[in-house]
Amino acid sequence: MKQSLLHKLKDTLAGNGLKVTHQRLVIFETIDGASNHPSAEQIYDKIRKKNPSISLGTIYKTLEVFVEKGLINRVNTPKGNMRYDGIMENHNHLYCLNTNEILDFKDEKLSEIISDYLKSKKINNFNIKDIRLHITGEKIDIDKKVNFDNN
Amino acid sequence: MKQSLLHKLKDTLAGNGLKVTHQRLVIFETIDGASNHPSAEQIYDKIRKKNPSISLGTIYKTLEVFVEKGLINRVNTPKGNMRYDGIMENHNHLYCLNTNEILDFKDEKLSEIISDYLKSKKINNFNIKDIRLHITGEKIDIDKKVNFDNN
DNA sequence: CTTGCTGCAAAAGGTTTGCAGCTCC
DNA sequence: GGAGCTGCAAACCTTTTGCAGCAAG
Repeated sequence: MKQSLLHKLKDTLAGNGLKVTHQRLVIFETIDGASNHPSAEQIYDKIRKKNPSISLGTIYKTLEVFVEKGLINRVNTPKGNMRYDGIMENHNHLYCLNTNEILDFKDEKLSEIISDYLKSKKINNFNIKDIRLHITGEKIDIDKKVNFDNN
Repeated sequence: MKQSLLHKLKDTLAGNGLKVTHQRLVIFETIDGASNHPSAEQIYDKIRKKNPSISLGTIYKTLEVFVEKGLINRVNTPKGNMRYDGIMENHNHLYCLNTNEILDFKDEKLSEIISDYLKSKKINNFNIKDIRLHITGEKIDIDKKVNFDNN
């Protein structure tokens, strides 16, 4: 984990009267080091290997705190469960219906086009907090051609 | 319910070797007549008033069939639960974080801008099935000024 | 009549909650 | 030392599943 991020985490916690615990450090590290937008359970499984006594409840509570304080993002999926994303820069996601992977789709220009368009439209009676493009489909793996049951 | 929609429902069911049951008619009618993107539970509650013996399991199974056959859309929400939408034309949603309402945001031009942009970008290794803009925020009610606990 | 559907009830995920004991500051 | 956090287990909520009896074609 980059030193600057560690500082941000500690500062944010301290600034909110929250304690810097081992569990919080490890959970943050795990999300930051993951490129796969892990679920709470996946974070739990990964951490448990080195830290067998951590509990799933703590993972959930900690994720809640991190989301609330703007340290990570919660991502909802077509399957209905939640995933977590350490990248805070504005970006969108590709949802693979076959593998359940969430792939990052960073495109500042597109984000800008959409937000400019919405601004120009001046949606009445609605205070926009977040704009997110959900692109669902299927990842095409060039190397291995995979066959699925429902084809 | 419009006659054409009723026909579409019956034809789709019959065409797939599925039976046209009272429950299916009522569930379809309920979604079609709803402007609020109901959850399974909400559909259940509404139908139960006139149809006390219907079961929630049937609602879920029926919704699954309808979604599979392209008669309705399933919509996932920031809260994680699923909602159902009878409008099949391409459109986007505004998610109100205060009231949990889902408001329709129909804007063909925007949908076109986004899909054209993505086409021009030619995303490799991903076969796009659906593009959906999720706009989250807060509905502003002009008439009544509401105070929330967390202000 | 036969296949598929319904209602019921149980089970399965995923997430939240309550609380006693422990940790950080 | 005291507020806040953790681990545990139970509870919760939404959705799925299995099955015996029932209804549609």
